[in-house]
Amino acid sequence: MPRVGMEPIRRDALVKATIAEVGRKGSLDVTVSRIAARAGVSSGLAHHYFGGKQDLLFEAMRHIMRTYGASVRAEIATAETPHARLEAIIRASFGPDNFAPEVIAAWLSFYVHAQSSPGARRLLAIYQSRLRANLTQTLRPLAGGRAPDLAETLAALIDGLYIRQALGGTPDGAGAAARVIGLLGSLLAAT
Amino acid sequence: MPRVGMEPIRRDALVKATIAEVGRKGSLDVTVSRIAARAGVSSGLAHHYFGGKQDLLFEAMRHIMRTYGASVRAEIATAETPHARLEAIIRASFGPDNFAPEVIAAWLSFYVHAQSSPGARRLLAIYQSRLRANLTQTLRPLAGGRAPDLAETLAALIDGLYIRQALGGTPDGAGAAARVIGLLGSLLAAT
Amino acid sequence: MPRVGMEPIRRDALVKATIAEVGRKGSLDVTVSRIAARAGVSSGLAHHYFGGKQDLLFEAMRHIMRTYGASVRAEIATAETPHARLEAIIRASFGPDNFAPEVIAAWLSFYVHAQSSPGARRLLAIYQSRLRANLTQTLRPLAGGRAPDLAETLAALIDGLYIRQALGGTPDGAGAAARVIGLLGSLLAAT
Amino acid sequence: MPRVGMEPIRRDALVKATIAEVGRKGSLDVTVSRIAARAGVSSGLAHHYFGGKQDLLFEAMRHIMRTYGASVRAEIATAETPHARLEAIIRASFGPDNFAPEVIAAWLSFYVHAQSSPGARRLLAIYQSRLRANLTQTLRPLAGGRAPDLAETLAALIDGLYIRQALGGTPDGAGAAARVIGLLGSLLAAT
DNA sequence: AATGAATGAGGATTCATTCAT
DNA sequence: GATGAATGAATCCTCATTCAT
Repeated sequence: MPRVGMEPIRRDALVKATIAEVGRKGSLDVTVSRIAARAGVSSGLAHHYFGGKQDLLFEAMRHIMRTYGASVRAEIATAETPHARLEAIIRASFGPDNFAPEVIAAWLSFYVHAQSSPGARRLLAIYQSRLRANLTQTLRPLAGGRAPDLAETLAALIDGLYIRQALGGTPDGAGAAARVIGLLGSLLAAT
Repeated sequence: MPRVGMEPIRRDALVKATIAEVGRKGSLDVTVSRIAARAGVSSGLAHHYFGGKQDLLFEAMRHIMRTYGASVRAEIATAETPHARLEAIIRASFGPDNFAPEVIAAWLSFYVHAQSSPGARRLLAIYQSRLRANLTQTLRPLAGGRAPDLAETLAALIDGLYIRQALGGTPDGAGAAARVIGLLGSLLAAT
Repeated sequence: MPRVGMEPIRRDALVKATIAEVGRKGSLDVTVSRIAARAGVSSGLAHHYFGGKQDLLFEAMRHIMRTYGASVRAEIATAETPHARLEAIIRASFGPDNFAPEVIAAWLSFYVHAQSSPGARRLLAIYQSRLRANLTQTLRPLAGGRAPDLAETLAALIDGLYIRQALGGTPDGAGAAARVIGLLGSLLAAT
Repeated sequence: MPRVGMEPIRRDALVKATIAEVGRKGSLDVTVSRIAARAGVSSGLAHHYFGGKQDLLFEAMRHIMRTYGASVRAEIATAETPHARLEAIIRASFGPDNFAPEVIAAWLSFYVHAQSSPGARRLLAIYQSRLRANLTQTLRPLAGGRAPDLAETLAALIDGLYIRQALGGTPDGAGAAARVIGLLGSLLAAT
């Protein structure tokens, strides 16, 4: 039943269906047909709008990262001190939008996929460097020259907690955030 | 030209070829034929010895973990104080056998695969709980009741550094180990 | 923006776009969408006007043959002797309208298509018998009973030159015409 | 039912099935499955041995041309005078192996395909230049400087008769050969 | 009149797996 | 023990065609 102006709606539905399907399966080994069915359209339409499976996966990955970026910006907006800003970034990383089981599973799948896909790798590199820059800049007033080093440690810990939650059943975002924030305290306390 | 007693040799060659191929591709999307070719045998033989692709992948994963376990035991053997034991575990995690690019890539691939394969998940769970127990036990004399918590943080950081190295080009095992050891110092210093 | 009386314009544009696209590709493996795009309309419209791809191809084939027929009639109109009429037919066959690379390629594609499409085959048969009748009738005063035979040879040579030009890069209509006219001379000279 | 040493048998069967199928359909629009079925194997095997549909088609084309070349050489072997050699070439062109309806239809399909496939075009160019060289060289003692020109005319007529037979129902090889030989006579007779 | 959204059938291709030798 | 011939299921992708607007 064709109606005009459906493109953005379909694209969005397909991207979300992709994340859901990849997240549920925990792997990129999902068929376009399945994704399309979940989005309520035919497989042909997915190709029509995205060109191919790779492009669809790529857009899904981008969507996850955009969502993450938006979460960070939203949390940061209300923070006034550097320390509050750091906590905001951390909390955003483990907030419900980003730390849902399906999203984590999809994120991890894309992460691995980046090993073999230059496009995905580039996308991931952008996200990583933004996060690092964000952390470093915010740490500067608190840690001076140690800022880059601490940022790297924090980023690695965040990634590590993600991956561990991916396998660990029900994710505990609050606990994970608390752990990173606790570590941050220890690191800043150490001269 | 079949010879007697070839089984263990073939199995070993196939497992190593699997790790190499998965590592090189950065994905489990490798064909049995390719693996077999790399091992210098026919694809039929791979099935003959392992039953199927899944089993071959499973054995490869197990091989990685066994190798890791052996590294830890070897490093620990020479350590005499708790602190030295901790450092030994950490150093083993980032030693050349385990922190080679191919091995990291394969490890990460299996890690994700565990999301969708119960068998792989079980295997990974065993390794994870052993590592955690190892760390906790060793931390106990140094950190008392905080030991389990610190162990979890260390384990997460180790995983995080692994995953980050998987995407980051040439891995720096010594640097990664130093970072974890540094963090350990900070954590123990903080009351 | 639909306007009245657009039908003949659209039809003509679509037929010409079909010839152009088929000629450019050198094959009937062209999509309706591409043809429609070249004609500046939607693919739906092509179906609206022609019913389907087959019909569109059929009309394009017919267009080529009509154009050829018109060229022959135009050239013949100015000829006064039988010999001049023969040369006119030949020259028309290799004139710029019919011997352009795109048209040759399209013509050849349709020629082959006639092997599997009864409709196209019928169309081609009509064109062939007309050409043969035309040649035979004109040859009669010059060659008497040998006329049908000579006509067949001339027709075959013309087709052969077409097919050879289809593969040979830049077509040389004048050269091809000269070759046929030369052959005609030799044939008429031989008792 | 796998047996060893089947490769050449399968390859040959597949190539012949391709020609038969393309010839029957009069178009390259044939499915690999159909070809494979006609050859008595699965579609997968066709890919296994040829890599893909294009390669299979290419080999079929090559087979037709090799067969043609062999026919020419066989006929020529028994000819002793230049004129006999020319007739041999012509007769070979319309002999039963090459002038069977299926083969003609396949040949024509490949001819058109060469318009869009560089590989096929190259193959065809080789065959064409060999034929031309063969004709020219043989014509030299009979026609001197006119040899290249006559060769081109003969080649074009041969191609033209092929294409006309492709559409004309039951092919008449003897008649076609007689026509070309007759033309040859007229051409040589004309000063 | 015209669009473009949407479908779904069809086909090439890949690859794990089986099995006769 | 070892091979590689052979299969067929699975999946991506294309595209003619339909239809609501």
